[in-house]
Amino acid sequence: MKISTRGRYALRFMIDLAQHDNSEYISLKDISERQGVSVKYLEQITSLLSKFGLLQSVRGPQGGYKLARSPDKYTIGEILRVTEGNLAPVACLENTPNQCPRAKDCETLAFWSEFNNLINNYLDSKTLEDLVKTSFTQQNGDWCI
Amino acid sequence: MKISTRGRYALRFMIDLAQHDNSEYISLKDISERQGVSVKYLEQITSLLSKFGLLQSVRGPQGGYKLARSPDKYTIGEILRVTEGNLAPVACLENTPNQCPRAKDCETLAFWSEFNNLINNYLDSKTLEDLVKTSFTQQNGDWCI
DNA sequence: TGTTATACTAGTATTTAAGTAGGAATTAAG
DNA sequence: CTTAATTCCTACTTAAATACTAGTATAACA
Repeated sequence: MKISTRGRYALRFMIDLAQHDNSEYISLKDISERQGVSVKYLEQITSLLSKFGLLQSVRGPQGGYKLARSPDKYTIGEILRVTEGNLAPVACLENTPNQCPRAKDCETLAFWSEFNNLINNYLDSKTLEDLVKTSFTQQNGDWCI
Repeated sequence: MKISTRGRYALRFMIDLAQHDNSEYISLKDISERQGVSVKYLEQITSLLSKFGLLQSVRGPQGGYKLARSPDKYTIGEILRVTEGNLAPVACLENTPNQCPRAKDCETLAFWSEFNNLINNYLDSKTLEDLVKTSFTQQNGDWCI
């Protein structure tokens, strides 16, 4: 019941991009240094994020990544689903209609289903912008009201 | 981000015990047959549940397991925590105060913490009795109102 | 004392997580 | 046009966790 490093690093990567957005592309090298995650591992993560249209990229010198939309247009659920896969807490809820032969009489299905909704609704209610704002408030805590 | 078979089987085991409670001890053999899980694997799960005081057991003929309390006195969170370990979605929230060197400036910590609360509050708001009732309603759906 | 059950310890096969590594393709700058 | 910087793509590796199975010890009852 843990979010893996892929999902956590992806979130931090997206936040980093949002925070350093100045209309130029940002290289993995820069983000790798700031976040303490190897370029090679970040490559795998950005490859997923790019494939699903969450990032824009350019190769070569001065190349790198930038967000494909404004931060308020990404939900955290969307980012995590790309990197973590389906966020259902039990596999049988990943496909609808439910494929499990026990589904009809399963005493736990309704419970897991409600839990699944809770998780996904929460993660889709938060946007990337929410996290970027949080971090600003934290870092300047003694200056902000 | 998945609950493992240990946690899921533990829940089904506890529900089974609650449903077949007639003041006698119920053997793993019976539950194994009903739930389609091997006796040997159930042993591992019940060993955890016993160790943490969630079950009463007796060895020998007519031995087996029974619930240590009434179903409304178990939260689902409690049962899952025994079998799954800490239910925090990220490891850094397992210890308080937070041990992570990045914690002070972590942009995602507040978000994960809120998510952690959501998950644990939900799982602790549901009791074993809730699931037993659900299943009764389902199985007798055309009889119950 | 034999049978039925849990209790305990170990082992194993498979999958997943968390990366590393190497090179190909692309692009900008000199 | 060459070089360097960068992403893109595929494969490999290591460690840990998952999902079990197996064997033996211990307890209780008849």
